[in-house]
Order: sequence, then C-alpha cells, then structure tokens
Amino acid sequence: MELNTPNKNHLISTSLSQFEDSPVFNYINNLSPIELVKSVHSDQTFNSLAFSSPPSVFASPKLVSQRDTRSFITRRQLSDPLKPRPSQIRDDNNTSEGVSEAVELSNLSAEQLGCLASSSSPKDVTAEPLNEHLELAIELPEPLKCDSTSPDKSIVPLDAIRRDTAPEEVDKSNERHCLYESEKNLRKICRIDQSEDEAGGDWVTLISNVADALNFESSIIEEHSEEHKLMVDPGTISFISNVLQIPQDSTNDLENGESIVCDDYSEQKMGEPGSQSIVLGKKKEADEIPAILSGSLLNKLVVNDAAAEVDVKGKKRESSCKNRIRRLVFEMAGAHKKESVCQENSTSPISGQSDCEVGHTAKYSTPRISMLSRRGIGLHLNAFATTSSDNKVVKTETSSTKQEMSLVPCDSEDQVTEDAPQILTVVRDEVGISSPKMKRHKIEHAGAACKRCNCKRSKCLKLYCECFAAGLYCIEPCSCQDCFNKPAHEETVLETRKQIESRNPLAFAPKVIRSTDFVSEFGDETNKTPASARHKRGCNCKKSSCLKKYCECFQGGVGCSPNCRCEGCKNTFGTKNGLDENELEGGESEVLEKKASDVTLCDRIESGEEEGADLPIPSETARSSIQLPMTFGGRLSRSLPAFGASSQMCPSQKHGKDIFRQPKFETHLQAIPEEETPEILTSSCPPANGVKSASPNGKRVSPPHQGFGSSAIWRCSRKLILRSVPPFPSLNSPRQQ
DNA sequence: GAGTTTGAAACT
DNA sequence: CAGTTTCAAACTC
Repeated sequence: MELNTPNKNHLISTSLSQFEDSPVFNYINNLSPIELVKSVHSDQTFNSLAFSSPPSVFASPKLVSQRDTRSFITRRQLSDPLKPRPSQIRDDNNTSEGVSEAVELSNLSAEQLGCLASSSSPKDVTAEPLNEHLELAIELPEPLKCDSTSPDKSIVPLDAIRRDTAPEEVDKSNERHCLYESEKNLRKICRIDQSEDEAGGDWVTLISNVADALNFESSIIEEHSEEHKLMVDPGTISFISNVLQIPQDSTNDLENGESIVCDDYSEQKMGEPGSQSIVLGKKKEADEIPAILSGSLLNKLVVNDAAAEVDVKGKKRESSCKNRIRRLVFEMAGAHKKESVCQENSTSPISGQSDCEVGHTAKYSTPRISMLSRRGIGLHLNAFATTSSDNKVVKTETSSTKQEMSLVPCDSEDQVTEDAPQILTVVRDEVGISSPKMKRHKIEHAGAACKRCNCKRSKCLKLYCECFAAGLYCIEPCSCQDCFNKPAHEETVLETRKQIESRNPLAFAPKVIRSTDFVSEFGDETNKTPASARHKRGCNCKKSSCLKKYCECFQGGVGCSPNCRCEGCKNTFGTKNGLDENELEGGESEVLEKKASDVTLCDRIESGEEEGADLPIPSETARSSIQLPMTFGGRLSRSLPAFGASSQMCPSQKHGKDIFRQPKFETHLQAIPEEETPEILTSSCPPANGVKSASPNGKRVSPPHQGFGSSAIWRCSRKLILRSVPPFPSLNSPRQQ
C-alpha cells in the first residue's frame, strides 16, 4: 500500500546487484545453467512489462502495488517457459499472441494452476502451460530419480505427454507434472537450506535484500484473482508460505523461496508478455529484478539439489528423501488413497518407496503442499493450493480429489506454518547439513516450526500427538513411543484419522484462521485489524490468562475471540473482549517481550530486513511470529503495517467482538466455525462466489456467520482475499471423481 | 532432566 | 451437553 513502486524497484535493484555480487549468487550461477535462461526470460518479460500499464480501472494505490507484485509473478511466468526450453511448445506459444493469449491464460487458470482436467480440446494456450511444466520436469529429472527407483517413468511420461498432448495424456502429464512440481518444491526447500549453509551470512544478506521484493507476493494473489491466474500464484504462495514458516534461520531462505516460487509460477502462468502488460502495472521493473534473482537462485538451488540427490542416490539419501516425502504425504495420503490421483505411478503408498518414491511423494506431497498453502495463506490459498511449480498439478489433484481436499481444512496457516517448518527440518536433515553442529543449530531454529512429538501413550494416533494432528508422520526427531504414526502403519493411521474426522470433520483443520491479510490488503485503511486471525474454536483457558502457550490462541499468535471461553483473558494478541494489550494491566513482561519480539520480526520483515532467525523469539512464539509474517508477510507486510508497527498482532481484537460480527473480512476468521465441513469449503470455495463475490475493490462484505455457515463466510473471506481466485472446482469438477 | 501445570482431547 | 479422565505440551525448578 504505502510502498511505492519506485522504492521497491530501487530496493530490488539494489538487492539484485548485491545478489549478483554475493558469493552465493556466484555459486548458484555456477551450479545451474538454467539461470541464464531465466534471466533471459526475465528480460523478455521485462520488455513485455515495459509496455504494459495497469488499467486505470484498477487504479487504487493498493491495487497498483499488488498488481505490481503480480506483475512480478507474471513476469516470471513468462520467462519460465523460455528458460527451460524455448523449444517446440514454447515457440508456438511464445510468439506473441500477446493480450489475447493473456486473456486466454487467465481463463485457463485451471490448467495453469493445477493439473488441468483434461480438456477435450486443449488449446494451444492450454497446452503451453502444461508443456512448460513438462519441460521443467524434463529438465530436472534428477531430483525425481533421487527419490524414485524408477525415475524414468515419471520423466518419460512427461515427454510423451508433451509430444502427444493428447487430452487424455494431458491429465497424466499433469499428474506427473504435479508430482514433479511437488518434488521440485521440496527440492527447492532443500536447496535453499543447503545454499544457506554454504553461503552462510551471504545468503542471508541476499535474502534480506530481496525481502522487499517478496513482500509483493501478498498483492500478487489478489491481483491474480481478477484473472484466474491467481491460481498459480496462490500455489506459489502456499508453497512459499510453507517455506517461510520455517524457523528463523530459514526465514531468509523462505523469503527467497517465496520470491522464487512466485517467479516460477508467474512465468508459467503468464506465458505471454501481452498478458503481463495488461496485468502488470508500474512495478514491472522492480518485480522483474527480484524475479530474476529469485528465479536464478531457485533454479540453481534446484539444480544443486538435484545433483546432490542424484549423486547421493545412495540408499541413505534415498531413505532420507523418503522420510521427508512421507512427512509431507501423510496428510493427503488418506485422500489419495481414497482416490489415487496418480494411480499410474503409485504403487502402494507404503511400498511405493522403492518404486516411485518420487511419484508417491509427489502425489502426496503435492496435495499436502497444496493444502498447506491453502491453509497457510489461509484463505488466500485455499482455492489454489499449489506449490510453486505445482500450480497446475495441485489444481488437478485438488479437483480430482475433491473429497480429499474437502477433508482438509483450507483455512489456517497453522498447518502451513507448522508443516512447512517440518518439511524444512526434514529436508535439512537429509539435505545434508554436514556438520552436526549446524544441523543442531538449524533444527533448533526450526524447532518451533517443526513438529516433534513426545507421545508415550497415544501411539501418536490421537490428536494429542502434534504430528498426527498436523497430518504428518512422525519422524526421527520425534521421541514418541510405540508410534504408529508412520508410513508402515499407514492403514492404521488412515483409519484412525477417519474415525477422528467422523467425530469432528475439522479435527485436522487448522486451528487458527488468519484473515488479516485480506483486510489490510483490501485496503481498508480504515480497517486496522491487522491480525484478524482467530482460533476457530477459541480457547478455554482458566489459569493461564491466555498469556502462555497453553492457550491455543496465544500459541497461534492470535487474539482471543468471542468464541473463547477463557477466564481472565489477557491475551496480548487481543482479548476476547476486545481489550487492547495496552489496556491490559501490566505485568506480563514476559508476554510483552514475546510480543515485542514478534513485532520486531514483523517490522523487520516489512522493512525487508527479515532475519527472524536472529530474533530471540521463543520457539513457539517465533513460529507464530514467523508465520504471521509469512502469512501476512509477503502479502500483508505492506498492507499491514499495523501488525508490526502497532506491536499488536491483532488489532482487530481491539475492536472486540463487534469486529467479528461485522461483515468485514476479519469477521470471517472468527465466524468460521470449526465445524465447517471441509467438503463444503472445498466445493463452495471455489467457484462461483469466490471471485465474483469479491467486490471490485476486493473488499467483501460477508454476513456474520456462525457454524458452518461460516463456510460460506469462509469462502467469502477467501474470495475476498483472492479476489479473482479462479474457480477451481469448475475446472476440476469435470474430471474429478 | 525431572516434576508440575495446563488445557485440549477423549471418554463417560 | 456437561463432567471427568487422559494426555502431552508447556512450563518451572
């Protein structure tokens, strides 16, 4: 909002230059050839952007910034196709169909985002995105190899698909692509970690520099909403969010990841300059730079990773990879099982390790990621759920596995946050933090984010188990006993999960819903409820005054809401009565400190400093803070200065209950009842209301809801946030199930 | 690291 | 739905 494009550009340019200079950058360059291509793309994109100017219609300052962000993404998208291979498909499409294409692309959101349901007659445009993805997959087959014993499979099919582009095959290709994407994302994460280790401070610096660029992300989503293109971005975002949620150390990495992801998506999506021109506004340049950087970095990182994996093919690595994957998978596993999206590839999930580890992983992981993304970014992502590169894939799966998706709550970031960190942690372990020391250090930082349980009697099959509750398999770091929450007991896990879900459909849904982003984003300056996030169910604290982690609201970094039955609520993020922290009686130095740390983090993030890792934030607190930034982070940061600045996570709380009842975005959060049926969410979210409902301004008024009605609300919120979130359902619906 | 506190989850 | 028990995280020492 406040950020000016010029500034951004300046920052970006600066960061860029720094990037290039940095050792890390050099290293990355050396690693991957891809980068060059990307840069080229970016250049192209840049050009395309140059002529495009945002329509006056969208003129609100906020929108502009957002658009700019989006432009960033868009740019990337365009470039992507070129990078990997300007080859055949590319040639066809790339040529300049310009605006018309862009328009089509927007319509094609489904394709772009996820795995397009196979359309009877894929247009050239449609084919392009897929092809592009395929190309990517082809280019980086190694990663897949690493995990899967039979990497060829995945790869080959893609090629075939590409060539043939038969509608039927397209689906498969999409699936594969999805898998690839998911894996790619994972790898990215890994690489980020590695690079971080290698680069050390340099990397961090780079990241910090790029932080600003990342901030644009938030805006991206909204913008995209207008054009269905959002889907990709959301995915990216979701992915990013996951990454971002990583512990302090990785905060930087995360950010990079975000930017990177966005870039990828953008490239994929936007395929055409023309489209960009339309969408993008002023910031083209600024966006572009970051995009390039991120893109290049990412690519390189990916390459490295891939190489590493390939090299390591050794069992050890493989196993580690598997574990990592599994973790990701678990959440979706159930759903997948129900409906195997990628049946071809999958052998039994469990057995799959050997066979198509990658495939499995990808399958599950992808869905999981998508889910996460949804949750995480919350509302934003819900509809999209894609990984950076998985946009398409995710989509496809989503659509195909509606039920599954439905099961998963789309709301909160909790999961995202939590999950992402986990993933990261796992990845780190596997990626190879060489020195135990480093490893330990990393883990510690990530610790908060990572889920590790210590269950002794629940066998990790109850919600008591954090891992299980998060839809994750327990892994090494866990100290659980008699753990059944492992791939080996998948059946049991799924069954148990089913039971729990039958009892409470939202049992595995994120507990905290964050809507702040939207509000701020939508730009109501008047509306200053930065942290509109709320705990779905509310807490029931009696002795902790909601000032300790015992309180789920506090733990989630959100204020208490009217839904809370807490006594003596002093939640620093906001009391259920809407009292401001300032109003709170002093005394909670501890809390205040924590809060302060959060604020600091937020501020930093906003300012682009972001070094969450360095911040002395309690693990959990850190997580929250990080999450928030992430959630809001890219997106909100700017729009939500209040968050950090105010030092109040949830200004909304100040408003008190009224806020919730108000038909504003914030309201959604609270309104969303736990009970929302996931299915409803899934189905409802998507289409119709979603984008449409959103007002041009992006502001949406949602009637006060309670209970599932909230689902509707939820949608509203999402829609509002996403603005133009493409109706996934419609796209997917045909095929799926 | 052991013990206590706390509140969610599970059970009745 | 309310009350109780179980559980594991959070916290304290």
